[in-house]
Amino acid sequence: MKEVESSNWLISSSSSSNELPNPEDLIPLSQTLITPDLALAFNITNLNNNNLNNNNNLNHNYLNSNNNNNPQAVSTPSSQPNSNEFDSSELGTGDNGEPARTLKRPRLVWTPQLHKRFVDAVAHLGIKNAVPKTIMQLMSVDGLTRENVASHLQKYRLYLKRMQGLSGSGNGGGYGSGSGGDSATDRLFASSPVPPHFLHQNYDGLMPYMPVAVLQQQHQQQQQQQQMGLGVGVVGGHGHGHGHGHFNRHFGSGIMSREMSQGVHRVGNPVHGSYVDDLENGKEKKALTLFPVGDD
DNA sequence: TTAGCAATAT
DNA sequence: TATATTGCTA
Repeated sequence: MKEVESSNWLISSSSSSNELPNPEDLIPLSQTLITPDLALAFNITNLNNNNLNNNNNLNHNYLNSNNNNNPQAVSTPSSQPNSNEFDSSELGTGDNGEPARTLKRPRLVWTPQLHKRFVDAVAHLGIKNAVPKTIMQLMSVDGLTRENVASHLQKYRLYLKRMQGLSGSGNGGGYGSGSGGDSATDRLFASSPVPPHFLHQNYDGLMPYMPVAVLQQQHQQQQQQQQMGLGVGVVGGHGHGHGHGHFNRHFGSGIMSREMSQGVHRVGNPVHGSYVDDLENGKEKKALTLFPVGDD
């Protein structure tokens, strides 16, 4: 019903093409994380595949309520860190008028796509500026909190440290590059190419950071090798078999990639956030996932 | 106030 | 196991 106004994904041609945008210039992607409850509220039953083509609507509708095109919407930690996303009144659980901040957010699932976005943000910011808050802002994923990012960043740094320690050069995103520990976490981290300069040099931001264009090339190369098979959205082990076979075809270059061939620059692809509730051992779990919307 | 880290909890 | 939270220091 609602047409997608892609204003969210438009960028007002600030930079011409390959040029590296300033973080300030970046218009956030409209990644949205929605709760199943919200989905219900919007009469959306099949988040998984039904709206593959239309979930922009969903996305947008949801965004309208809080984040239409304001990059800062998600980054107002001082005022209301997260009350905008998961509104208590919608969730019904604790709707006693208590502000949403007291409510528990569902765990965020760091899908390869989301992680990629994270890496892109970090790469773009440079090590020096890549602090949780900034990263969060640059990622501009609705519902993503500074804590989410901080926690992830913490692990990511450990991962990088390990990578530095044992390989030093042979990384670049291949699997199994690590020898000692290749947990699922490692594979997640490996699913996105680690910008080389992360591993070189010291961590003090001496290196400015590679132009994004270069990173993009790497991404494009490496994307091809390690796409599928990463269970986006399936939180438990019970495959809820989501129909997507090809979710992240385009998501690749993420934030920094602009559609240069068009007059309209769309930053990345709209990503549709979705919840998966998963029944595991009789325990209900809800987790937040991201489903990049491939449009092919 | 935020970052970063380790430990701990879920 | 992956992520969140906490407690602490800077």
